[in-house]
Amino acid sequence: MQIGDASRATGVSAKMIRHYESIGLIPAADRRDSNYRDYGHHDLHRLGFIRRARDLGFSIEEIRDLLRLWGDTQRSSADVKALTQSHIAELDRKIALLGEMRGTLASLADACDGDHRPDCPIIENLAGTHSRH
Amino acid sequence: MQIGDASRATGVSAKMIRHYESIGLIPAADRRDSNYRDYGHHDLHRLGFIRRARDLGFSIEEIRDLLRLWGDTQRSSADVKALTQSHIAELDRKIALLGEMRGTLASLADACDGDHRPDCPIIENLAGTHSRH
DNA sequence: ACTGCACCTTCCCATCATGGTAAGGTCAAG
DNA sequence: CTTGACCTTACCATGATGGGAAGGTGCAGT
Repeated sequence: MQIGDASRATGVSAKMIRHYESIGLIPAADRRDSNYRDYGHHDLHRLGFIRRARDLGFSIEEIRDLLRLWGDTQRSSADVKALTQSHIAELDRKIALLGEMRGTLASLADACDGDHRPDCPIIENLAGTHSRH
Repeated sequence: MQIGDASRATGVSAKMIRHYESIGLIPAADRRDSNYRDYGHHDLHRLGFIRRARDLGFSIEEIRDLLRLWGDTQRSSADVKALTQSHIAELDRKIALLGEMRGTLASLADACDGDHRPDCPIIENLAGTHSRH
């Protein structure tokens, strides 16, 4: 199975598959006589794991840890859970930050008439010239 | 006023001030005989505007538009409001995406015992080996 | 056999916003 | 007249991804 097929089968672009190999996230693929990379089920399974982890927002380095835990039959589920919870906390921080921005913008937009006149609390806020009323 | 002072006064790093100049977000600063950049209050005002816009999550290109609108006395508040609302919508998309990840991870983490045993629904989900039950 | 096309290879560059570092110039205070 | 804090430019790095060039491979149709 060549790289394009592996890409279609897993939803990971060929570009990224080569990249993951180059950073050691997946082992160097077998090569055919043509020098084309050759993939089997085991590789697809690993790539699928990576894609699902990416979809859940894990970083490459977190995925490196998850892959290590996946392959470690001795590991406790507590290890996986801890990594996951730290990632959840990271998502919560990002969500809170974006939510704060969103709230500020929404109230500014709400106070803005949005008509043909130039007066605009949004611009005034950014300019730092708004009164604190 | 040299760049370090402008940086401390506005909360924009000297590095970024030079960068903003290089991409044309702010005009090329005046230079002293020493070739040091020299800033006045007009510059500080503009940098403050940029920093506040960045804090609200606007991209550099959005800020470029906002600055143009700021300087345009003819513009209607509707133009500013439209740009802001499109940014709010972008934030909403990001928040929704992160929230979805968060939800999935939370339910997986919830189903994971987190004890010394290796069985772990989180890893099983990533591996694609979990039953759909 | 030849042609065309779809695929593969490596290598370099771009994104976005930001920071680091190196090598060197400027300036004020001690 | 040195020391230290500041400035200058130039280059490289991040994280995850895509784009493109230049060239090799493989298969199907004529």
